Amino acid sequence: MVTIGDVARVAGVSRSTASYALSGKRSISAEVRDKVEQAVRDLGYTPNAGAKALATSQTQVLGLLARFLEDEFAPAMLQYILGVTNEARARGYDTLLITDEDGVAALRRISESRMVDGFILLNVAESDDRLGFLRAASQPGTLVGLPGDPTGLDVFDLDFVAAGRLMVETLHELGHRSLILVSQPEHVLERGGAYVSRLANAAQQRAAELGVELHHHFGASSQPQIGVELANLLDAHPEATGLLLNNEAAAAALPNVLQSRGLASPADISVIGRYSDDFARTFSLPYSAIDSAADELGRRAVERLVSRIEGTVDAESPVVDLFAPRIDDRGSTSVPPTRQ
Amino acid sequence: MVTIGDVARVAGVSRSTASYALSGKRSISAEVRDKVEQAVRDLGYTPNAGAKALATSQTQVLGLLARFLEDEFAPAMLQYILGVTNEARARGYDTLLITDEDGVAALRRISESRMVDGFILLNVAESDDRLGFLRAASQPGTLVGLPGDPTGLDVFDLDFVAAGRLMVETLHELGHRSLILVSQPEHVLERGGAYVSRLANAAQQRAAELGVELHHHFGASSQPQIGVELANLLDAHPEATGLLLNNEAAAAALPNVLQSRGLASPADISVIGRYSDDFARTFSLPYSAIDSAADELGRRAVERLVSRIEGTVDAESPVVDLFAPRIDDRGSTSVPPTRQ
DNA sequence: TCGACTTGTCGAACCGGTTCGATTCGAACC
DNA sequence: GGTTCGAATCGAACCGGTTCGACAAGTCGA
Repeated sequence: MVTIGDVARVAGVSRSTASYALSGKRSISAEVRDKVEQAVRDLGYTPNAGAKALATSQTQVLGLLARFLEDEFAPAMLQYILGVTNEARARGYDTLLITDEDGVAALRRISESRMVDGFILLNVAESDDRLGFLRAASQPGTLVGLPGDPTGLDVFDLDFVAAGRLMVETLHELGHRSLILVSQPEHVLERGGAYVSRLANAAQQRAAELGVELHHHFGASSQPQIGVELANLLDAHPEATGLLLNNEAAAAALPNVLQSRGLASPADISVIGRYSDDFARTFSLPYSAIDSAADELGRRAVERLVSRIEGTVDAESPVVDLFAPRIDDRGSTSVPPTRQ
Repeated sequence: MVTIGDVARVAGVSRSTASYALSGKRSISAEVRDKVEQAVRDLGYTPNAGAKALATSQTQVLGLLARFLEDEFAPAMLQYILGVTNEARARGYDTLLITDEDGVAALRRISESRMVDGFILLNVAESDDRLGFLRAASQPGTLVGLPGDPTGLDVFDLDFVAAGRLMVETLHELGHRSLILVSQPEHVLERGGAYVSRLANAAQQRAAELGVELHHHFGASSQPQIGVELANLLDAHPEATGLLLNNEAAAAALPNVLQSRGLASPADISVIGRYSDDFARTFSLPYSAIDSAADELGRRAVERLVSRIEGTVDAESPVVDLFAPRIDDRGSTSVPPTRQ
């Protein structure tokens, strides 16, 4: 291992001088700086991360806590993870990926051993047991996903209330008066996935305001059940001309369901989904949808966290940043068909 | 921060005694050990990771290098990542997730700063520029994905040669004599994804041995192109009774292609895919397939890496472990239809 | 009863960085 | 010409662990 002592010796200066020459925290003559830098290059010196962490109490590592829940669409998680790691690197941080079953224990372990400078929590639930510890931790933390009580924490999430309203308004403007909304399974909600009901409630309220009929259904999250449920829903509500999908599995199943019933979108039925752009591309889903913006949320969360770590942000101003939904138009909406 | 000095003071012993009491590396009286352990509990002591790393030259962290390539099916990567992180935790290691564009630079940075005890490389290419550095690095490394020259490295991968043979043999035994094989796009191969050609070559060779006709095609990796290509292939080879898919996008597109042509599987055509179990479940793909066994490969890679780190494995015995393929039967194969 | 071992503990050094205070030197100021 | 100041550098201490060598006390056999 080449240490800063080696660099100092080769450059003919003391260790402290070498350190200052590299950090620039005290003025150093140009001559000495050059010699030190040359020595660094000649020896191939890289500072030892552990020693640096010990001396500075900074690790340049972020902890990324990912919760993987059963019945949740896992691939979407990858987008968040990539958004976080890429942005972290761009800002000079590496990412420790933590997937422990017991999130609180993991948080405690990582936090108290001072392995990271801050935390990003993914998949935050309505009532998340990790938040209590996080508020008291000595490192700052940022959430992706809005909990019931975000007090004192920075939060980034899609604005699901606005999303619910936007879906309904969009179809209402086109003239639709009867819609079906398919949500994630109810147990996702029970587990704390409040975004499901935030979207559904907002949609229902907006529908009521606009005089639109809205049939809400908690769909299964797996095939082939969800396909059957979709078919049943279409049977039960033949007057519905619009379908809103806050359920990835439903979106994936819909093409076959429509085809087997001889229905086309948007000619017979307008469809708006809520899933990631990436998901849509992978499965060529032809439905207009509100993008989950996973990578953008991860990006913003890191940006904010790093600001906190580096003290460039007022410590007493936690922020709840709800990303405004936008519909990626893939042509699956139109005026409702005229019926007899 | 509570340090081992605090523990020692509360327990009324020296720092070294406290350290030995906790590590057990020297004999310590039961009385003292109890006092130290009590102090640890009372104070809530957790060792500082940076200090420990500095003192022991061990970080208890593994570096996971993931390469994300364009046109590759990204969600599959998540399975590998989870396999690695979970197994790592089970063995007392955390995981640093590295997604840098420039893998070699990242490897150098992480390795030389001594942030990790070892590396897992995902998505290893036929000729992978990271391997040269890895062989010379001071930490051991393990590959998931077989490169052209695995000399000196531990490698874990699905046995794609056996997979190609197995696909052909399975349909041959059922009586099929004309097959179509759809691979990943050719540029995946050019980029170093040799597994594509390993499977294709093995399949072609085995087909020749068995007197089976095999039409090989490099398919697109995205919708809707791949759907069109599949339709064209079926047109071009009406005598083919079996379809082998080493291409996730093709598998995802096939149900619609078959349906729109009025074909059913396995009645009209037998299908065998090669994709992860998870992928199949998410999209309810009804085709028998060879599982990529991503989590199992990740698990084995970590197991091996940890053995190397902890010196429980002979340093001079790198191993190439090719996972034997197995077909998950979903009922999409049968005897070929009898034709006029 | 003495020497040899064993057991349990302590102090000091070390890992590789950063940072504080002190020192030297030359320039600027009055 | 003495004082003051800033620039440049060094040595020492520190971060929080681990580990080596020394040593005191107790055990055992001869």
